[in-house]
Amino acid sequence: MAPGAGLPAALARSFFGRDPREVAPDLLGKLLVRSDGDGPPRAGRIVEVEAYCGGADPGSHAYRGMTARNRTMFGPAGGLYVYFTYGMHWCANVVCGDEGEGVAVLLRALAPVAGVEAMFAARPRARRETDLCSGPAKLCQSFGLDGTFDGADLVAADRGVWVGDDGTAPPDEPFQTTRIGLSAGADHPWRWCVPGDPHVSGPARRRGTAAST
DNA sequence: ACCGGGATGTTCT
DNA sequence: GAACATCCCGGTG
Repeated sequence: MAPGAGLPAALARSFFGRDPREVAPDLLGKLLVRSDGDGPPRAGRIVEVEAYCGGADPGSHAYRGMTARNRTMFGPAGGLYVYFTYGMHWCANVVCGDEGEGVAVLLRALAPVAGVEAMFAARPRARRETDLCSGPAKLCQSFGLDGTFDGADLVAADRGVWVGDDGTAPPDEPFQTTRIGLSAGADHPWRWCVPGDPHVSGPARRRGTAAST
């Protein structure tokens, strides 16, 4: 991993004022990085994302307006919105758009790139590398992301977390489907994957591999 | 490989 | 009291 890395300025700008449906596919191929100064940094390449479109999107936490839980979504772009769900799991989003809009991109799956040992240590149940970050709650567990990271600033990397760019371009033709696990707003095709990547979360991977092989 | 159900507790109605 | 942007395990084919 590049020493002294932080969120590249151009990448940071790409979050501000921009629709999550544009930001989401552009995030494919970028790196999520966490450096806690206490061991080797962890990094993973983003291979699956979903866009959540604020007050106009019944599938979004922001649909019914701001609450104590989702206030980070309504903050400035470049924030990390981390929420708790199903009594057990954390999920992480990159806030984009304009302040007050409540739009964000959910990180659903990563291909581990660095710090794999730390990820296995954080997920004792994982047997294979594809078990580490193939789901929104799995990747948070592998990276040690929980509620203390909600509201972290990805631009300043104030909590040691940022999004990096190593020059890998997003796929020319990302695999696009409807979002997973929703009861409302499930009809919108606002989920994007790297076609055929084995780290994409379960049901999606099946469709992805079928389409690419 | 695929499917079904239980875990677990915060958040919002 | 119901829903929940999920995951894991044990069943069956």
